[in-house]
Amino acid sequence: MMERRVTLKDVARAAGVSRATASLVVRGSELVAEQTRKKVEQVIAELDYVPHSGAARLRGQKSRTIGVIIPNLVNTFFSEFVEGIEATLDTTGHLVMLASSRDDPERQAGLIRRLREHDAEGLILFPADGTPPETVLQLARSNLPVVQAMRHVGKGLTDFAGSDPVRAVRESVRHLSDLGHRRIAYVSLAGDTSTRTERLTSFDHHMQAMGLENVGIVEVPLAWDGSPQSAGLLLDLDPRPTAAICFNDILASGLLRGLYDRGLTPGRDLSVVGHDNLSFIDLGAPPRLTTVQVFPRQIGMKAAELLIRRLADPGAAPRAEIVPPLLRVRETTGRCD
Amino acid sequence: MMERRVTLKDVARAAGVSRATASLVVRGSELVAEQTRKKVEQVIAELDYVPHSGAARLRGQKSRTIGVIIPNLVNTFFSEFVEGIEATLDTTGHLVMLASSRDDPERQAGLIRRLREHDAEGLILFPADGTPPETVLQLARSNLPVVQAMRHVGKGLTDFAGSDPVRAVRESVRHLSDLGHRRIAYVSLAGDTSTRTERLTSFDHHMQAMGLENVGIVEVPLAWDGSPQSAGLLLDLDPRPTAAICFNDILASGLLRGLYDRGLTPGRDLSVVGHDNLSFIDLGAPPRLTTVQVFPRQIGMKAAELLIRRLADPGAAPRAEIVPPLLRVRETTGRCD
DNA sequence: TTGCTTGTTTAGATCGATCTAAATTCGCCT
DNA sequence: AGGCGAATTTAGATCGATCTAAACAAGCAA
Repeated sequence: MMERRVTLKDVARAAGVSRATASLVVRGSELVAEQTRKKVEQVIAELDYVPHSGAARLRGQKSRTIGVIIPNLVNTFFSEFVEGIEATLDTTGHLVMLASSRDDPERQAGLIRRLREHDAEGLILFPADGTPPETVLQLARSNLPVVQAMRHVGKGLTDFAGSDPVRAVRESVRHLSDLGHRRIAYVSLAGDTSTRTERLTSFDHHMQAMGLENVGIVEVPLAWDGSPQSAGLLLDLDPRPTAAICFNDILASGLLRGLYDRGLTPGRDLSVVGHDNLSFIDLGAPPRLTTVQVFPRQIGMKAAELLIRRLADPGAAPRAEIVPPLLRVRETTGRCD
Repeated sequence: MMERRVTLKDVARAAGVSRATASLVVRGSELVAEQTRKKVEQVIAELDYVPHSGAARLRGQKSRTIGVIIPNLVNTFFSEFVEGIEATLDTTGHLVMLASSRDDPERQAGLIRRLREHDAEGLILFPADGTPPETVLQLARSNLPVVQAMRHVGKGLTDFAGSDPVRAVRESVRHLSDLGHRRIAYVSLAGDTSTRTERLTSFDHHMQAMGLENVGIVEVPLAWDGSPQSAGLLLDLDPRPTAAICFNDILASGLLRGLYDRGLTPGRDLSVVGHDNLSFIDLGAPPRLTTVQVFPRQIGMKAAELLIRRLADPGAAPRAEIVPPLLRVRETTGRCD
């Protein structure tokens, strides 16, 4: 029934050489004679031999595998990030083990454990909402090379690749200020992440610095269909904002939808700024969303590069790579009179 | 420098028991006395012992790992699909190794090999554009449980989970026909996939069956920014179509954009039907896209279920699970007079 | 006491590939 | 022929966890 796995011994026997020689051929060593190599390679193909990586690892071989943990995959922001990682790690022959923490720190801890069991050489961690510092501390102690991305816990403990939330918010606020807006609200996700904290703090800070009025934070759940409700919440604020900055493009698009449902026009009745510059906002019906581009793919690549660097030099001091965000002014923001 | 890995032997020594007993504790066996278990578990926590899955696999243990290969991650269609897989496999404690073939069959072959080395218990394959039948034949021979999803190569050779392209096209055509459209074009992606072939064949078939005029196939590359050009191509067709069915929502949204850029209105000047029902089309400015919902998440779950079933019963006859697509009539299709 | 459960623990072999150190073959020179 | 170095090949130990079969301990009945 369940036929036995083809092992190196089988290959060796069939090719009339020793296991050691067969092993050398598999690993492409120079030491073996051309003729022998040919013979062995032929047998490998015939028997459909597949090396047992577990056995190899037992002798100290690398697993050529990197763990990647992300909170979820709901929008292309995450998938572009993962794509960037995958593309870069591919150049060094690493395979990605992708797992989703669903923004649950406990689940995340379990995933980390399993990735370690599978001998992942390193980990790229997009920390779950509410990740406790201990998780990162323990990782730092465990000798497993770790790069945090996008969000961070325990700043400076590990390498980090991300965007610049302060700058993103500053540019958004300044843009609205330049257009004459004075009362601005922020539409955020609920949760406890460094990104959220930094952006809200930064929002408040820049609003004050520019002498504008922060008329409130509106919170909505991260779900494609829940975001239009933000329109109602914003319009109920007192004083009523003339512009809103959104945590991401999904929330912003939802807000646009909510405005249209109420017969209002974005950019005229309420200016809207998004965040992320997801690909889809360039398509469909106008108006195009004014938003902050954050280059998740590049950040993924940076994260992978940091990890590769760290694998080569585990002792190096933690480094942070920031990909500066870029405001893309389009059609959902307009003058306020 | 590079301190040695903590092994079961270390745990055993520190806890004053044998390796065998320690192993039993790790695996949660009933055989060990409460007191001993406590002691060992404590030591495990203290030493931060992480089992070496490679060594375990050597003794015939399962890897609790499933390989998933997809063509890319460009849109949420793929990520929702992966999410469905991940959520279902999570219930059986399986970890996903995700790799992107980038629609390159050779790269895909390499990925399959690597997943086999890592002892993946099974594979969910969303075959790359142009995957040769040999790839699937070899997989079928190799004893590795495989489920193909969305697209398929070598029909009936493996389990399959997907949508129903014929039905999707039929409903789209019928809907347009009901609205009085007679000249319809199809906007497709270039490439060589079962999905594409089935949809184009089906389009032609149903157009004839309903006595309508297939005015042509327009092809565009799969890229977020390339799709608006389809508008120009469609308007140049002779005779000029009054409606277009698109391969997916990205192409459809691009087409909408192209129409607006030319001052035309979807649903009036040209009716547009999409495919996939990506989440974002419910957001942003109206009109909402009329499209065919295909439930990638459910398909992912079905695929994972098929795989789980096959792991339990490797000898079972290949099965196909079809999640019926659903036409969502919204605002980009209108009467034709 | 001895014998027999039942419950708990363990020594030792084993999985498949790799590595070291040593053996073997080959070509070529004296 | 014999000897030498280079090129190839190989026997055997080894990695860490698991499994088998057997040992051991404690409790109880006869």
